Amino acid sequence: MKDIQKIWQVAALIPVGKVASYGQVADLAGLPGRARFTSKALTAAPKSMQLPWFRILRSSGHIAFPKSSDFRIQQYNHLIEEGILVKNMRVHML
DNA sequence: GACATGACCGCAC
DNA sequence: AGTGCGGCCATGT
Repeated sequence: MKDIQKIWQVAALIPVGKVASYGQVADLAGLPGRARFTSKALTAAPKSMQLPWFRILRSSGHIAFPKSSDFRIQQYNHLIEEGILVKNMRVHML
């Protein structure tokens, strides 16, 4: 099985209402120290897979996307719906 | 093949 | 709370 598929597999297991960090996902997938690969894997993941990409944050608990990014807003909204408290709430305020 | 880039991480200051 | 640095490595130029 390819590494990228391991990432997808692990990411898909994140339960509703919970989050994981990129490094954590990589770790569980048996790829320690390869957080960057997690981000690539998520980007490359087919939409049809419906991976909970929004449940993956930085180790700091912040959203990884830059300000003013549409994805950032989307991710924030998803997390709110699941009752997850995100650190960078400012996005929501505007 | 060298170099830059990125949805990252942890540590040091 | 920022910033910088070294580590990580797939991709693109």
